[in-house]
This record gives sequence, C-alpha cells and structure tokens, in this order.
Amino acid sequence: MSDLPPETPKLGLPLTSSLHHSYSQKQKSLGLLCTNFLALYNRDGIETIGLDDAASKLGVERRRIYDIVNVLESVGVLTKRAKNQYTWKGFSAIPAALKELQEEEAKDTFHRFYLNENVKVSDDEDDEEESSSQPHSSSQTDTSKSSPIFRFLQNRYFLYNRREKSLGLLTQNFIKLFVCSEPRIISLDEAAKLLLGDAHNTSIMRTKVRRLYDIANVLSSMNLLEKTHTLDSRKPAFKWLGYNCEPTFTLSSDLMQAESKKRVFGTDLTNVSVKRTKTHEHATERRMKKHAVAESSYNQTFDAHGSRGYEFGPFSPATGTYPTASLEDNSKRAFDVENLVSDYRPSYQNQVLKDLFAHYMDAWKSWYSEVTQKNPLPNTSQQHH
DNA sequence: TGATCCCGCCACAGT
DNA sequence: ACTGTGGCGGGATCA
Repeated sequence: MSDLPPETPKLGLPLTSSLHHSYSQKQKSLGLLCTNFLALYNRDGIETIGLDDAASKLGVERRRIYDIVNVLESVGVLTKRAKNQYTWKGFSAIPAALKELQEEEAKDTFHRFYLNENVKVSDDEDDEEESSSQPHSSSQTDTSKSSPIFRFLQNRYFLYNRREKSLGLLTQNFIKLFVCSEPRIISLDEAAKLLLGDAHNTSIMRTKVRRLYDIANVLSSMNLLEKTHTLDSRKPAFKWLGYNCEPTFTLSSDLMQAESKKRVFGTDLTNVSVKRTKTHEHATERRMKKHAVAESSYNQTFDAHGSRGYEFGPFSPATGTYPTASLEDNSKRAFDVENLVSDYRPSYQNQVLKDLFAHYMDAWKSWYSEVTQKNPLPNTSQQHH
C-alpha cells in the first residue's frame, strides 16, 4: 500500500543539501561512520558504549551501528556487555585478538593436515537438485517435523547457521586470510572464494562480496587494511597493514564539527531525509517473495540432508595448498612426517605461525613416537581394518 | 559498465 | 507481544 511519501519534510536539514538534493554515497559510507565512531569513543574515560547513544550521536539508524560494532568486536576493540551495551577495550586489545586468530588458524590447519578433518560442507545452496518442493509423498516426514526433537535440531541448525554467517565471524576469517599467508594483497572476489570454499552460484558470491566490502571499509578506517590493486592485474584489492601500535586512524576533525554544529554525518536522526528514492512497496513485495523462496529452500535443504549447510572450519583449503593424508595412510605418513613438515612449512612466511606449527609438530612427534614404541607398527598400521 | 555499498525489510532471538 | 539483533540483496552511486 502507499506509504508515506519518501521525502517527508524533515527537521533541521542543511539547506544546502536539501536544495539541490545531491545524494552522496560517500558521505554516508560505513567507513566514515566507523571513523566517527572511533573518534567518538576512542578516548580516555570511555568504558561503556550504548548503542542508542552511538546511533543518535552519529545520526544514523541502529542498524548501521550493529555493522560497525560487530566487526570491532571481532578484533577485540569492543566486547558485548549486555543488551544495548558494549565495553570499550580500545586498540590496544587488537594485537591479542589477532594473535588468537593466528593461533586458531594454525590449529585448524594442523587438524586439517594431520587429522584430515576437512569435512567441510559449504553453506551455499548450489544444489539445484529439484528446485521444486521435494517429492516427499510419504506423510511420515511431516509428522516427524512437529516432533520436539526435530524442532530442537532445527533450532540448533539455525543458531549454528546464523553464527556461521555472522559479520563478526566473517571478519575474523577474512583477517585470517591475510594474517596467515604471505601475499597480503587479496581481492575481495578472491577472498570470497576462499571463504566460501568451492563452487557457488554467483548469487552467494555477490552477497559474500557485499559483506566483505562492508568489513573492508571498517577495517580500512581502522588502518588495519588499505585499498590497492593486485600486483599483477589491475584488479582492486586490499592490503593488510596490521596493527602498528599507534592509533593510526585519523581522529576525524569533523567530529568536532559534528559535535558543535549537529549532524555532519547523517544530517538527520530518523534517516528519512535525502535518501535514495526507492519504491517502497516494491521493496516489500520483493521481500515477501525472497523470503518465501528462502524458506522453502531451507526446508528442502534441511530435510534432504540432515547436516547440510554447515561449514566446518573457517574456510576450506580450496587452493589445494595443504597436503592431505587420509587416516588409513598412517604408516606412510609416519615415515613422511619430516618431509611433509618441511614441505609444508614454507607456506608459512609468518614467524608466529612457524613457531606455532613447530610447537604442534613437536607435540605430535613425541606423542607419535610414544605410541609407536609401545605399539610397534612397522608397515602394518592399517591391518586393523 | 563493472565496482561499490547504502538502505531498510523482516526473520529470528531475547524479554 | 514487544524489543533487540543482524542477514541479506535490490538497486543507486561511483569511477
């Protein structure tokens, strides 16, 4: 139905901008918002941040604050304290957070390598297998759907799935991409591919890339990231800068302006002002349609293959960088350990990771020799099959 | 035209 | 029922 006209006359709107309704995307970018956010809260005496406070001070809707807060939290700058409230940790918390990410990744890699745990199942729905509703002519599936157990599992599924797709986790996995490999310049397409594992329809890719833009923008405003081009091609890409002790982000001077002359950013409290015109009702329609589809595809997915839709681990070794050994290859692997290690190690240019890997390696070796001494298994390690 | 990415609907979670 | 969160992708802007 007809909503209010999209251009409701709004209070306190800068004449200049309202006259020639020049819409500037940049003025409202997430990166800029983040800069202002940091300028606002990265100072002494701040320990608690209220979302409403931030939203109103920055002149944006809450939704945008969530975006920022989620990525800030994923690098340790913030911590959720309670509903609507975050605790400010500051930039000094970044190194530890990054280190933890490195460790996580090293651990994952270790497991993938030695335990062959890449059971990864991507979170996409590229399975075109009958896009129509599943043929379940047997009514028994329907009854089972109403069972408490089903609902419980369904809930778990949702929770897990949601977490898997959260901006925060995506941020961490994105960062791992940089922190754990040497070519510290990655295009977002590339990143999306790595994070997605393998094979995905363009729709999933597009969505992922959109999110990566969001993330990259706030990381850039923190000076953890920088936009450049890939060395070879002219493709735009991002370069990891890492944390350089100094609070490198520019303490935006316009914050002062914002403070004094109200709303440099946003210009409105209710975001109803000079926005991109859009047919409201159509948007709603689209929604309905979209969600109807999504829902059916979910049901289908869940029914068809119970655990489908999960993505184990941050990202799969889609690039084939990791030597994979199957579990039944025990004996062979045992003899190759040293070689494998030296083969593998070079892919870690990063000293921290080298050390970590060495650490795991030592642990594993001592464990292994212990086991093999008690249980001499020359070439017959696989006989128990 | 392809790269960017703002915007806000609405599903799901929490009270 | 009502509020807090935040996934998601259409389509406007930018280069």
